[in-house]
Amino acid sequence: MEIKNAVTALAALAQESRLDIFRLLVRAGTEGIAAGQIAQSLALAPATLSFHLNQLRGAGLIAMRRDGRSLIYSADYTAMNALLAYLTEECCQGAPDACGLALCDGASLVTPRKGSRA
Amino acid sequence: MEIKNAVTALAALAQESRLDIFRLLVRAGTEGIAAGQIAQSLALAPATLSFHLNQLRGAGLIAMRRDGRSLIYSADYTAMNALLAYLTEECCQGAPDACGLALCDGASLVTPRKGSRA
DNA sequence: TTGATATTTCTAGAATCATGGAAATCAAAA
DNA sequence: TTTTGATTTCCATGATTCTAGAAATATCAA
Repeated sequence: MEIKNAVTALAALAQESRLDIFRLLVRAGTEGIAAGQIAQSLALAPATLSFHLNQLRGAGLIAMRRDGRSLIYSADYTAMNALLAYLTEECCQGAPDACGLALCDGASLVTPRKGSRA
Repeated sequence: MEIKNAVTALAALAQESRLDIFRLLVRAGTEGIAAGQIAQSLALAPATLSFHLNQLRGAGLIAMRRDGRSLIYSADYTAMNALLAYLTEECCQGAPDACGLALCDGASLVTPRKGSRA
């Protein structure tokens, strides 16, 4: 991941409505949620929601698919993982106990996604 | 963690210079780095660096201590972990294979450790 | 077709943010 | 106590972002 992508992703998440939206989608899983339902869940004006969904999409954090009249949005877990990995890269070098992050013990934060896990 | 804290932290990281600074400190470990050295490493004007360090500090992502004439900055791993945990909370419910994140297997992203104030 | 529903694009003003020069502060050394 | 060094605060300017009304677009149902 390049820094510009990371900044774009972080900026996308650095807004209350968008963070709410993203976390809603993260919880929802790969099935996703229709825009209308998101708007209802979070009490957002349609235009406002659309703007925020676009930001998240532009940042590569969520995906969209159409289902009839509805547009279904879902979290992109691969992108999320890449972002987390970028943030924690080479963390607390020389003092693995310091950070308390699983990653720091030499384990991988992101398990290779071939259906297997470390 | 409350959403406002998360947004503040994400906003702090959503800027190229600040993300560079933070990752530098994450790599550096608990020992930290003096402001002057950061400025030199990243080729930032003193006033600009100071502004960004303040943002990161206000977001609770980094700590500061004085050593002689120098101010030493270091990453706050506890805060970082809290942010990561917030982002991945209850992720991909019902389809643990989908997200590829260690957390999703029921494991904890953050290993509890003594002295942790999260 | 026509009508209803779901969602997006366009737009513009208000609010927030980044940059860096100059001056100020704080700690150490002479 | 004067000077040097490290860093911060102040400030103005330019750039970016958020919000939501109104109009446009896309899909389905009758």
